Amino acid sequence: MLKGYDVSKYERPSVAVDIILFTIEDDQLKLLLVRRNEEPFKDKWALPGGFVKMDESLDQAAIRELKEESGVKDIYLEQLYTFGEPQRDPRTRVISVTYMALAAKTAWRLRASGDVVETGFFSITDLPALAFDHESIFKYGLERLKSKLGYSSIAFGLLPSTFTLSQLQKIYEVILSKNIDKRNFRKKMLSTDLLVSVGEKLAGGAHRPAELFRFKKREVVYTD
Amino acid sequence: MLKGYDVSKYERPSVAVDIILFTIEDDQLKLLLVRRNEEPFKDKWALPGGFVKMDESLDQAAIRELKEESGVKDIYLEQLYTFGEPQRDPRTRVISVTYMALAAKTAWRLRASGDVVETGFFSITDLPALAFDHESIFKYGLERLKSKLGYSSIAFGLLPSTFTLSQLQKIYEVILSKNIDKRNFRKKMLSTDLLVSVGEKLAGGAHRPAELFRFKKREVVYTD
DNA sequence: TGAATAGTGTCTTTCAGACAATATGCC
DNA sequence: GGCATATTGTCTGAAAGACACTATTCA
Repeated sequence: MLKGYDVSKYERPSVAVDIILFTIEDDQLKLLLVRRNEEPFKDKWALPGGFVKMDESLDQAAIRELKEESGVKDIYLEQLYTFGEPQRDPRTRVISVTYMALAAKTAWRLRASGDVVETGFFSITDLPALAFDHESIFKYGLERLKSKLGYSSIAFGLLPSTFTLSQLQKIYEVILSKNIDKRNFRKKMLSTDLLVSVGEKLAGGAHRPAELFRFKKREVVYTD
Repeated sequence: MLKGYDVSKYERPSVAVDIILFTIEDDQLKLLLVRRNEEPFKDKWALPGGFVKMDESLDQAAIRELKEESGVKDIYLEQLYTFGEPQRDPRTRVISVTYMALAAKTAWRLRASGDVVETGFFSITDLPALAFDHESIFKYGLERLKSKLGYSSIAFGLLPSTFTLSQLQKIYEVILSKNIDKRNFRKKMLSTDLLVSVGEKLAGGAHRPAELFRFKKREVVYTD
């Protein structure tokens, strides 16, 4: 509820969005980071993000920041949590609305742009020290991802439009850091009615080719 | 990630907190509202809330606002979601970090204070028209509450420190809008190891008195 | 003793998890 | 034929859900 309000009367914090972008590559869960070239935390790695403009929504700000630092294709985007400790940024009061984004590795082509000189994907088991409170934000996002694997179809955001059941299972195994029984996994997945066979096989290996599936209703928030 | 930054360089939005405070009274789920006495939406009912001060955290802002409009005792508080559509407030850009609070009815003593002239609890089945996008915020909070009933001990936030199993069951029934089998409910609750008998009975009615329990680990975020 | 709520057990169905052998394509 | 991955079913234990009667207190 907003009480009597004079736009010029109060000091206001800055509002930023910061994004946890996860992808899967080489059977590992990876996180997109950018290297800062300004103080504070100059030369440190940080989450991609930036300030929210006055005429854009929070979701739009997150999408814009992702676009600036990567070639966006299909992406799943979900607001995570808002971090607002008064001292989390040493320069001034900055409140950060954080997002989790998921994408297949093929959907991305990194590009340095604007103030960012270097970007890269890092395995979550081997992250560098992060600027600000970005370590906390990452941990929060990872917990959310693990938790949502169990009761949602969020995992599909990490796969290309067609995929095999083995690829899908690998996503679960990597994120949850545990092995899953193949028969039980397939039984459960096929019983959900979320998958449709595309009637093709994925050939290529020196072994039996696997059936390709696609996800019935893909939760894509933004398509470029 | 914050790029090169000059505090005075950018226009900044205002940041507010708005709070969904639920309580149970007369076997109904009720919501705390305050009546606005300023434009816009003068005389309309709205969620309690206000602007975040520069030196307080978001949680602290939510607690402060609740204190201003009620006699706080024990309260459960959880951040919900951040609403930031550019036009959600007609005066200026306001980003609202929303919270859900739960409390037993006994924990509250409403008081008009500051800019608020009138406060009241409304049954969620009979809400007045709400100011701004507060209807959306309410719906979001209600869904979160319903969802968390199933896998967390959040319901205890709505009860006094000791309670009967029938009272606890009523909470579930009211929030989920459905009847629950008494035997199954008690079986499940007692199997969770969350409850401790306090060894007393609740007398008073013209019927068999019920055993009183307390919650083993109470999730209270703020105690006055 | 009647009214009102407290308290209690069994059966069935469903879901999760353990567990191993055969099928297919490529070289 | 050998290698590598794909594909498939049964059993068991746990949890959820359907279902009805007895117990206790007070007026």
